[in-house]
Amino acid sequence: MRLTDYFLPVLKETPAEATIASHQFMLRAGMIKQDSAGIYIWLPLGLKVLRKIENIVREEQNRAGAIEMLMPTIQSAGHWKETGRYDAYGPEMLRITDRGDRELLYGPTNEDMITDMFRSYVKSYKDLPKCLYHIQWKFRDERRPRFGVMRGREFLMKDAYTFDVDKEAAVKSYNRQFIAYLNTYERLGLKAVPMRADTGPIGGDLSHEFLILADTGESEVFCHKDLVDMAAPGDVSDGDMQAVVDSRTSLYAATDEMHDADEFAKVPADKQLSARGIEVGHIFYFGEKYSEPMKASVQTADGKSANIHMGSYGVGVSRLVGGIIEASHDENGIIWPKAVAPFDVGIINLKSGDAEADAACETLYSQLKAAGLDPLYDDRDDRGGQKFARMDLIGLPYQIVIGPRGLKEGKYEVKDRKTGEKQSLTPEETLTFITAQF
RNA sequence: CGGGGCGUAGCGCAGCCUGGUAGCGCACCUGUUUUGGGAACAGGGGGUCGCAAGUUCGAAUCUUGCCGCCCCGACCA
Repeated sequence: MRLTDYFLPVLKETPAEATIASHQFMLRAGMIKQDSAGIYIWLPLGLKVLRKIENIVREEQNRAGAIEMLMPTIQSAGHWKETGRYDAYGPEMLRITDRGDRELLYGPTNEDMITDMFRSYVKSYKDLPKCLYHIQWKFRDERRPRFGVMRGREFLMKDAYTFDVDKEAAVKSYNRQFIAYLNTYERLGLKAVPMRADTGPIGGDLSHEFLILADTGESEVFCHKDLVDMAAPGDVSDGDMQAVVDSRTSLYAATDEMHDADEFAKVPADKQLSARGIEVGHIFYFGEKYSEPMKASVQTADGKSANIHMGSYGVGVSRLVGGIIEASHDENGIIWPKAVAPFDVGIINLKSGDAEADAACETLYSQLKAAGLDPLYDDRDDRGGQKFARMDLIGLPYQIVIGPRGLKEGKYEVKDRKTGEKQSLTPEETLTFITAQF
């Protein structure tokens, strides 16, 4: 993409409403614009990142055997009345009526709807287990939306639902999602730690939150240091799943609300880690909580009827955009992990209009695209300093600086955004180096 | 929802106390000189001062009501 063709409204100054790094940088880098409290317009650069994260989440769900579908944002109150949640959910649920005064709501989650859908088709244990998911916008009328996309009222969530014949099978489904989450966060360049969690209004007796460590996190967390550095498990056979899950859950990890100081004290002192965390995922096994009131059951092999055992599994996709920035930035701007960067590499033309500089940039730009990369070419007629500052702000993993000074030597400057390391390379070396990074 | 704060140009702010018809920096447009880490000079465009009532000869400024937004706390992806 040529910058002169793109829509990238960057701000030099930080809007007063933003108080944390991710919110400030998302506004300044032209990723989002607030429309009203907790509701944001996703501008082109922000949407690119959102989509990349969404796709990684999707790929890992698919890899774990989950099947994608799509449920609507607007739901009928009927299913919620059936489970009793229409009253239980409270003012966080946005309730609306249609022209016929029928009660509708903007979905804050989808257990009720999917249970209704599932029960109407599935009648036999032979059709289980199943895991269905969708990635859809949610609305929760938060008391206090804040921190940009970290706690919006409208947000994009991946929510998966598992259906099993009994608890033993449901725990397997739970473990499979647990492992998928570890793999997902690793691909996003994040260190996420699973922590035993309260089940809250969704209900159930087995639940974990996944938190990434960041100073600005809303939760205080206590955990065994080894959890932070564990590599993601990758593909795990059915037989090994429980061991992988146990390897995490056997180490101490809790948010402040579940924290047990006495248990934490048993962790070796040099392994005790207390920090701030951002919740980026939450998984639940809740058994028959919805299948019971909604009579979602199957016939078992012995001809009896059994309520389906269910679980639900959420990832805050839009929150992750902010979460990744919180975990990866410096004073100059965002530092995107390669997997989610809006563009792979930036080309800075230090002298737009200069025939030689233009030609060199154009050639490299074409070559990078031909190599399958997604470069952003700053072809604007701005001064160098401005281009450097803007490129640092939007945080592409690599910057290639091309200007008269380097061209005299036949060299480009290649900068690693994360380390700040600069190297002087020939055009051929530049192409080889950059393509080797992806 | 309790407590606090704020609404003046796209962004950051001053002006309000003590009423006289709106200003600064950045951004934007034109020109000139510039160009390797957010250039300089000159000229220029852009505002029903959140909305509505009221007080007054006169309201950004005083009064009342409403709306919106942010921050701190209790809850959530």
